[in-house]
Amino acid sequence: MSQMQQVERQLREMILGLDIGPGEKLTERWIESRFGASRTPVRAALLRLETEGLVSRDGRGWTVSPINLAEIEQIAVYRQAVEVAAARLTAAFEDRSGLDAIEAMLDSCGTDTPREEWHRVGTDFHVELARLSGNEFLYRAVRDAMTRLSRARWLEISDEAASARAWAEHRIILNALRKGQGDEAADLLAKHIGGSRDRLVGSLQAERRGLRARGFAVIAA
Amino acid sequence: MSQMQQVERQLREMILGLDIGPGEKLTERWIESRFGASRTPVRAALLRLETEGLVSRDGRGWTVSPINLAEIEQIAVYRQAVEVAAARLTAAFEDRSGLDAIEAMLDSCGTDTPREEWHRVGTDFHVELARLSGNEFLYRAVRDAMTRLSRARWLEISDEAASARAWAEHRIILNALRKGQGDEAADLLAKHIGGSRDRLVGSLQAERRGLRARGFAVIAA
DNA sequence: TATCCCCATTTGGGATACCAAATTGGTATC
DNA sequence: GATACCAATTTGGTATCCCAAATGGGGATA
Repeated sequence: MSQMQQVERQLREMILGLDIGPGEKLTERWIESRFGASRTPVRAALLRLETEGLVSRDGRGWTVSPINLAEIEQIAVYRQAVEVAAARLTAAFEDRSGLDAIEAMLDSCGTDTPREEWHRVGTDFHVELARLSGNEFLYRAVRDAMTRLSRARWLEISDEAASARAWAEHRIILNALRKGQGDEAADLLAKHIGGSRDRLVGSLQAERRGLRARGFAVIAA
Repeated sequence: MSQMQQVERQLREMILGLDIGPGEKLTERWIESRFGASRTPVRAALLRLETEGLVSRDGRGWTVSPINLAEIEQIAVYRQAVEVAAARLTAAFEDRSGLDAIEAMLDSCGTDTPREEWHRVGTDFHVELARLSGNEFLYRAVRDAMTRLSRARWLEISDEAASARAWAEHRIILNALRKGQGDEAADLLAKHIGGSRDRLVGSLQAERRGLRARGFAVIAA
């Protein structure tokens, strides 16, 4: 694997894992020394991460993208459009056996599953559902949207009851898709995404002071 | 403006203007000498054009992305999802005066307007409509989709009657939006996009031999 | 003490040098 | 004439160097 891809992957992991806080300044030279690569692959990695929305230009320099509540709300609307479209496509297929793998993914999460795994599966549920549609653009749209939401979701205050309800919704959506009930699944999915957005934005607004104290830039909606 | 941006813009124009044919190989050194820049800005430009889907990696090298009929069909589905969502948002606004600028754009095209201008306005109608939604993600999705379709639309055999009908549809969609009839506009827009896709794919399939003879790579659906 | 100014340092943008891998073109062989 | 093989060239990947602009810190001044 080329160094550019290594730098890109490691830097993405550091950003998504909040090892580098939202809003922090980045210098090409720091990344260079941190990962032992020269500036050429570093710059390539930054350019690609910029298109993912994980880093942004700050005048002449680079910044880890702040968490932006207005952006989170816009992403929810975007997700409703693309995820619902993907679900309708999937529901209309004759062979919907691909849903089994997604159900199995949900099954793999138990009470002793680490939080990191729940986070991953909670993301992959939506991404894999979009992939099932067979439409590369809808799939990429959902994958990119979930990537952008990743850090915010990581910071969300866990509410056992709400999480359990959201998890149950995943099952219900899958069941509707299984039966080919596109309209029903679309409606459930849109509501599910809306609820997810409300909890996320609400949680971040409540934590905002604490997050800023930790050095995390959070832009109000 | 930085050289990287200049190279990116000029190269994009050459690709979109079919000065470099779909499927053609690109070498960093050729671009370097062609635009009088060094490899650093050239590589940056290629990385960004790759995320736009205009150039692709071909093993170790670079290729101007071929025209892909399957991709065009997938983009149409994607567009239906995001453009319809954007239109619904716009229709629900109290102040829909932004539609006037789009109507004016349509008005600016007359019988003596050059084809290039028709092409641009035909694209901007959809892009600006999405921008009116106020949702940055829907807007970018439509803009990127239209960029990817640009070359194919340029190669479409012009059918006066069909074009006139499509143009009339633009007006009808605007009128529905003006009246705040979201459902009506959504339905019209989805059909409009579908029709556009059918004419486009049909035209390219019919021309496929000729295009290949011109050195344009066209991948069948 | 607050403010302005100047210079040393740092930074990203660009140019160039070097390398390993891949491509290419020709040639010898069958 | 087809094919296998080898050397020369080309190519993308990387490292490094230079530069102008930006940054920032310290001292002079009011």
